[in-house]
Amino acid sequence: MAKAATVYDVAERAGVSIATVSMTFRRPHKVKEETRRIVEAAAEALNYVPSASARGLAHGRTGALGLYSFDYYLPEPFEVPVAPEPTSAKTRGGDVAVVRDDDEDLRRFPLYVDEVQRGVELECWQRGYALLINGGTRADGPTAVTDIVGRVDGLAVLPRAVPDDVLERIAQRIPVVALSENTRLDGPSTVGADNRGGMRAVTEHLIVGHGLRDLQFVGEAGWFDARERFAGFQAALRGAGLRVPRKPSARFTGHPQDTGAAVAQLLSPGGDGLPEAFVCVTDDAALNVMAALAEHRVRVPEQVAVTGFDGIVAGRVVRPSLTTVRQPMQAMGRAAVDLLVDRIANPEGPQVARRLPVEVVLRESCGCSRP
Amino acid sequence: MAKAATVYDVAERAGVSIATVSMTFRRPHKVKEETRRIVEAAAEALNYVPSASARGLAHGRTGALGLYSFDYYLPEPFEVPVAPEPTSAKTRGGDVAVVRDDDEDLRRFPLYVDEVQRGVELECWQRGYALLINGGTRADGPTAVTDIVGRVDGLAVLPRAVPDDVLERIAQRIPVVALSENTRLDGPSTVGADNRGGMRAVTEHLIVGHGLRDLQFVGEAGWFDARERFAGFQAALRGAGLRVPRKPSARFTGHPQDTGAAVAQLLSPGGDGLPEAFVCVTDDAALNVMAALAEHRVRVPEQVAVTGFDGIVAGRVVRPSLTTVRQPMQAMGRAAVDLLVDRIANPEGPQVARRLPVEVVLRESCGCSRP
DNA sequence: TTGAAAGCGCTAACAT
DNA sequence: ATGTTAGCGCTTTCAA
Repeated sequence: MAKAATVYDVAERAGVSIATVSMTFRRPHKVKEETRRIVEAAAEALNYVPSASARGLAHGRTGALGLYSFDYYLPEPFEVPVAPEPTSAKTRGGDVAVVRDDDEDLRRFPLYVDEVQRGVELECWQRGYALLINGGTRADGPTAVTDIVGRVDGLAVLPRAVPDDVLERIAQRIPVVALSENTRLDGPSTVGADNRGGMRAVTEHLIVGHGLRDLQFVGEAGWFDARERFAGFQAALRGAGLRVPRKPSARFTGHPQDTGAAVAQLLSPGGDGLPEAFVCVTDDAALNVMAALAEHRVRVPEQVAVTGFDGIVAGRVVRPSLTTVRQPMQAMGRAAVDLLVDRIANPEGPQVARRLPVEVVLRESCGCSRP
Repeated sequence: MAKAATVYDVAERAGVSIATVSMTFRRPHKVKEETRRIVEAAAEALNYVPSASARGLAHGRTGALGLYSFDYYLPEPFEVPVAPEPTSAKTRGGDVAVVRDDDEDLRRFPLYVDEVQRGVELECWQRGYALLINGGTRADGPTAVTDIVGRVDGLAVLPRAVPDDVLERIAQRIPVVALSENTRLDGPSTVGADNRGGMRAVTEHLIVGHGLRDLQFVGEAGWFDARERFAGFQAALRGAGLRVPRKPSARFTGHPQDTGAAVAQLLSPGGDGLPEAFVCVTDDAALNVMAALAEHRVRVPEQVAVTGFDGIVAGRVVRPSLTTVRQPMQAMGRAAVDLLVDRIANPEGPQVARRLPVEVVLRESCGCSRP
């Protein structure tokens, strides 16, 4: 790897000062045509690429935006499979394994994060920002997020990736957008969806559309948006004159670890029996519930209805397909970048809260037959 | 936005020199316990975050890796939908649109790029590198890629995103890994799959397993891996004593734009009629072919078989499900990072070519019934 | 239109 | 164990 050329090298070769080289790249039209060509030729010859570090330091901006999440996957220890032999033209087909379909699981579908990320990517590229993507394990603590903060001009943060107080601290330093409806945050702008209205609507669908009355909420209310969703659930029950729980049941978290046990308990001899519907805080939770039910041979929606929240692709593909509330995930990603860019241009601008509409998507799992 | 604190501010507040502050963060154990606490307290109080630009400039490394692709999506002009009204607890469900399922298309599934990207992300995080993701439109030319080169210590490049000569130039400056089997590149290391063997195996499956003899290759051979795949296709035909085309038909590119017309031509009164199988260079091309066939009411696999290459999720979900050759995409992403990190540690290291095995996945579209 | 020079915030010798 | 200091490569006044 040859030592990288710098402005000095280019300047020397072109017979100009470093200021002129810099000018040639930053404001080409402010440089005499001929000089420009000479400098460009020198740069080309030296394979010159400006250092973003130096640029960022001098200019006070990195030109990059960040997206922070945490990894939902527990990455297994990594091992690269290696082709047994170099394959030549003579290779018999037999060297290649042949399988009869495959066991990819639903985890490989784009999740909420992926779809938001797509929106962020597109908008960043369109606006000429580089995008830094970072995710920490929970175990990393705030260190991981600090690292990225030092690298970017603005940061979008996915829900539950960073504690609120840390988020507020960061917001004192650079523009931050939280992908959450949590307007109580002091500092970060927010891009959220209509959690409450959406959950209320889908719950009312179960009550009014399917005549169900015994509904079990699934999910913890440990984060703002989840609380809003639970509030929407409550509102629907209240509106229908049904008994309203004060908080989510501790037993039904929607986590893969304990959903199986929770379902087993319901079905056990001394158990409470199935409710008429599981109203889940996320699609992910709903898929976990459906998996647990399937294990116990409980039929959805015949024996119990299930609904989710988010609108991830897996919910459309699973059988029965999942009735849910869809957030405009990609648009939310784009909106986040939008706010960030505005705020960077005007650092004293107001903290804004943008809320995008949701949509109830009726599929099979609530009892609506396949369209 | 308060002006960001620097080492100088922290040093002053802690009553130490800037070197000590730096040391405290870089090599904490080299600093006296007490001093460390004082410095950390000062940093905390000032909400100090080290500037990656300054650090990168001083240290000569950015601590970031890059992934370069181009956008396969043509991003429509962006418009953020806005919730009509702030939704309060009183909102009726009627404010939320209710739809009967939805028309998400296959684009929303993770494509080849997405799966590779996932691997790159996981590996970067695990190794403590920040990840810069950048994609240019074709129209951007080499500018977009130059920008990212100045920002990272190493760059992974997806197939077809950057012309070979540009790739080689970049490789003179920083470690580069091309996600391609193209070992002719001078400079970049490569992470590829067994394109030739895989395509030969799936083609042989059609010939031997299903007794087909009239096979039509779909796809352009404008990139290295595609040429390898075509060569595998040829090898299979040759091995079976069938007539071997010298190059891919110009008519069957697999692009959405002209696949419809190509199929229409075959079916037209004076047309050539259908082959027994379409052997496609990518899953994407195969999905386009299947869509075109469906439009003309041609049944797959009854009237014609179709196969793909890559193993994207959409191929598993589409009906009929797609027989294909699966590349270990996530592993390839991880391997790319692996090579990059090695090369950064040892810049004079050799250019390496890693090839991962592929797997033929039999599904419905070749005529194998559902397992 | 171009050049000289002063930083930007940090790291890493080297000195103490 | 800590402080002094010289850059790292670039941008940006300010002069010429």
